[in-house]
Amino acid sequence: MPRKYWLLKTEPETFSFDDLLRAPAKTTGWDGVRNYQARNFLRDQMKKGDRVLIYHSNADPPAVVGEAEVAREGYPDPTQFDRRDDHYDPESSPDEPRWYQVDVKAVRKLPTPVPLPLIRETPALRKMALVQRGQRLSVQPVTEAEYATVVALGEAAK
DNA sequence: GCCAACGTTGGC
DNA sequence: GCCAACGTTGGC
Repeated sequence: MPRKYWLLKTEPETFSFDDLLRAPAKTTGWDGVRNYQARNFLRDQMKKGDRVLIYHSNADPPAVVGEAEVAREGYPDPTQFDRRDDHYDPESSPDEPRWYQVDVKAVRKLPTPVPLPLIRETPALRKMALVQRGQRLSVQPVTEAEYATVVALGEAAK
């Protein structure tokens, strides 16, 4: 199975790429995803070693800021069972968990962030899920070519 | 803060 | 099973 490529959204005020760099082993459980399509990607498709673009949403500007990799494949998101957690789901049970997460490990921060407007105006990225109208999925597949293009933009001098 | 787009819920 | 109402996402 060849390595696949993904984009994960996060709000930097909640959890930023710098937070990931500071985490133990630069790794965190990507919890809190509560969308079935995204859940299916996390549970079924994301494999150890897959590469991940980390995207800051609700930021100024919104931007891809770093690279990461899947460090552990899909397993039940523990926050769904925690009554005190914002992501608690009373209708899920450990026997039949509804929500899944992967572990994500930082690879590196990009030398320069790749802002959303630049992604929009780059012809090679026109088909990225991120720039499709109304796209809100927080876990998105990315092609190898798109991944390489975004990383190249992040390496270009300002 | 606004609001368009989308997903989910629940009445019927 | 339809669809209106509601809540959320996320750019601007």
